[in-house]
Amino acid sequence: MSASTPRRTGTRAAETAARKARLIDAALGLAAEGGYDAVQMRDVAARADVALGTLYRHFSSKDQLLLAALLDQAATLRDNLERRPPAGATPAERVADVLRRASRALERDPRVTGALVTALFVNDAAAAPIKAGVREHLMAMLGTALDGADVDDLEGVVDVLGHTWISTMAFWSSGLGDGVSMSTRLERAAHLLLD
Amino acid sequence: MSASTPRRTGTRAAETAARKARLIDAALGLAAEGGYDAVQMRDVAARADVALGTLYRHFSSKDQLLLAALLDQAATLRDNLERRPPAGATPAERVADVLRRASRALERDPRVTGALVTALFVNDAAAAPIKAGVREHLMAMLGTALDGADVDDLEGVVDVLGHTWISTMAFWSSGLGDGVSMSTRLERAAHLLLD
DNA sequence: CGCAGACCTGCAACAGGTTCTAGGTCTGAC
DNA sequence: GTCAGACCTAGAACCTGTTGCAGGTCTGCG
Repeated sequence: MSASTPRRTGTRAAETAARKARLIDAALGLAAEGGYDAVQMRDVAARADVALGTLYRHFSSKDQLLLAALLDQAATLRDNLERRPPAGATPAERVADVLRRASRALERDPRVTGALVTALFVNDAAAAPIKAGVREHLMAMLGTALDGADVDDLEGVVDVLGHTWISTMAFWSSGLGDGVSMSTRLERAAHLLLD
Repeated sequence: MSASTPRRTGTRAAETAARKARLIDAALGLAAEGGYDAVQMRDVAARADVALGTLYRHFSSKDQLLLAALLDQAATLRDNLERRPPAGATPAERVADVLRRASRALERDPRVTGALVTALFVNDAAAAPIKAGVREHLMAMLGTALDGADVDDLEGVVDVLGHTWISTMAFWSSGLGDGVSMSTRLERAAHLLLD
């Protein structure tokens, strides 16, 4: 993909990529305004100045669209954590730091979080790969924070923490969080597993 | 509600209750055949020999219907556990027993489980009470099994186990279980938290 | 009796996710 | 130059959850 000079940037491929980004932006914008239900495919397409058919060319369903947005966010979060690693002397503290930073981002905008988490739990075989990708990001973040912990079953701890994290998000965004911040709840879990 | 003798059983009230039960049965039957998508409201109504409007009189949405079915199943499971308490000398073993018995029931019919779990994670404020009820059942089962455990934060352990359980079900029914049985995975979690 | 209210049926209609069709433009290969 | 294929638009059409309406039946109460 380099032999023939691809002319200049801003050609076809770049335009399509831009369109795709616009679509995700539009979806996030609508989600911010009214949550999952407000993300209507016709509106997403209109807001991104794209035909409905084109939206479906890029994302095979509403949930795939939201999952793509979620994957983006997870990847961004992971990048941030790599750029500025979690602080804390002990593994438990570093895990708490990761969870605190993540929760802050998520709680900032409950509607968006709710929409994305809803998509994460949708019943659709085609969504499995993206779900796996999201989980992979979360696990990697926890794994980094736990680096050097002296537990027998590191993988098991990451697994349990990951499940607790995800399920906590789901219940929290359903309004079943009992008002407790996600990070508080999750730090307790980390404490139980690591001390 | 007792002054005037209510005539004999089998009157109006009993009929409506029977109709409601038929509706849940129909939903479970369709779910067994094709999962969440196969549970179509018109079909549920037809299979239960009931008008569509009547279905909506009893269950305000498809997800409420499936959640009612889920609540039933959870209550049944809990009853069974009370009738025949979890076996095991240590709390960890009893928890493992609970999870094993529950998982056996769930894995017997993946399509049904998938449909019910999907409903559990749906984005709908009206569903919150039933979700809370389901969680309450799960927590109670774990609490019973953990009776007498000597951990500092019993409530915290139950919370983490509950989240792990629910999230494991969700991923498992999306086909992301990596082929490992749910109970295996969950027993490891219990081990980590209790030993 | 006669009426209100609860519950049921059958069916039309609406809403939003998804699919399909018909037709445009651009790009790279022969 | 021209043909195939990728990608886009506009819009109709379809499917299924959900709502609304116009009646029916039964029950309890005055």
